Amino acid sequence: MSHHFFSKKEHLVSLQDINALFSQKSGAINGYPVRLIYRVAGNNTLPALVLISVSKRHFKHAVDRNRAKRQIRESYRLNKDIIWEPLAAKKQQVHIAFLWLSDTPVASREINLCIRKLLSALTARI
RNA sequence: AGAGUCGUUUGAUCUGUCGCUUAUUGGGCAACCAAUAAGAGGAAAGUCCGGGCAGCGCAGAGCUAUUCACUUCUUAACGGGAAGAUAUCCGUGAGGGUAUGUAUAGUGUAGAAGAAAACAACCGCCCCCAAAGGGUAAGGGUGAGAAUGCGAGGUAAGAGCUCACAACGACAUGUAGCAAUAUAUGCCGUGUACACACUGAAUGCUGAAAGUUCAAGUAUACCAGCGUAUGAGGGCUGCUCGUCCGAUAUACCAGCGCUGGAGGGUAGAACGAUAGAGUCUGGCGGUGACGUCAGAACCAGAUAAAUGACAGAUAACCCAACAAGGUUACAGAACCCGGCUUACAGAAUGACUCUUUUU
RNA sequence: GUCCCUGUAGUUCAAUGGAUAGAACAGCAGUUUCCUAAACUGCUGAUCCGGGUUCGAUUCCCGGCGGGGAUA
Repeated sequence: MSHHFFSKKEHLVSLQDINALFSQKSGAINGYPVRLIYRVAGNNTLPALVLISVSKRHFKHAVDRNRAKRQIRESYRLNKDIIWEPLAAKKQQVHIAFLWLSDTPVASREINLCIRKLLSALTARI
């Protein structure tokens, strides 16, 4: 059975959780064009909650921001097995934020590589 | 054929793999799963106007303030739109831009220059023996603007002082037009700009983060007043009458109801929120904006925010041609409508204009 | 999303619709010094963009672009 879903339940929505994630205790892994911030949140059946952010500083137009968000979402969706299987084994939940860093549009292939690198680095740390 | 002007329409297509949101149906205690259907724009943008909708306020009348201002029409409404009027500027032209209420009244202001910016006299001219004083807007130079222009008469010199011909404006009458206005005649008048003034019309304030409901929560702490059916208070949006709603327990404890003051806590969910001044097709009326009648379909509804990602093929364009390669605009709903403004690769199409060539 | 404010030299600020847009610092040149600094003298340099009103616009009006703020 395929795990390549990314439904609304896996979105990080709660304001409290987001504030906690962006506090100083969270870990960060740098990459380009995307940066990853994570926090181990405790035991839960869902292995990960994800937030994607592309700020107005990098892209002025909403069209470009939407495209960047969609590219990140797709590559996470296709590569999330990297992180799900070890976490499901431990029964831990991780909160993740992807932050866009580039000022220019980037091809999906490069984003895919970057996300894969970030996720495997994250599994190594946990 | 080329170059343009004013409109109108459109805004690449197809296939595969993996997904997202909503609705319906089926299964499941539930989480969820499966199937089917639908899923960004002409500007969704800017937030510049106008409405719907919501809360609060509100008798009437008056005062003040703001906005608008040629005419007629259009509309739910508008500072928008349509068709016209006058003036002016740009363009060979088709056309395009801008302005416009009233008042010959009154008040105020107008740097520098200039004698003077409106109760005016510097030079000049004239009266005068001269001075003093007076008359004078023909001529000079300044300026955006200098007493409407020009000719004749007239005069000491001059002056609408008088007359003819013109320019502009107000009024009266006739004609055309719904009207702005045009035109003819008569009569009266004459510096420029802005502001105040006057007239007419419109306008309560705040915006969906409005507002309503529910859950959760140690606790609505504390203070004051009123009330518990002989009823505090509230609704029916001025008041009165009328009518409706309206409070637990009661031996004690305790979180009884309403009003005012003064605090505390939570950061959740649902409604609002998508059937509409709507869309499409056709007929009729109108120069047109638009109106009206008939028929058809239901056509995004998310919530840190879905409507996608990747691969391939086709089409159009660019590099003189083919191939390779590149490009395929502007741009992403957030309560909903009507406009305006701004951005926009290309394609189609209607009417018209100019230039050249041919017949 | 909604509602406000704002834009002047390289920088920080002035200027009631009126003559060549002013001041400080900065920059450049010169004087001074053996050289530098300081000081003195002179010069360069700007009204965000496009229209309109006006005789005349940094100022008033309209549209655009940019910057900042408030609101749970």
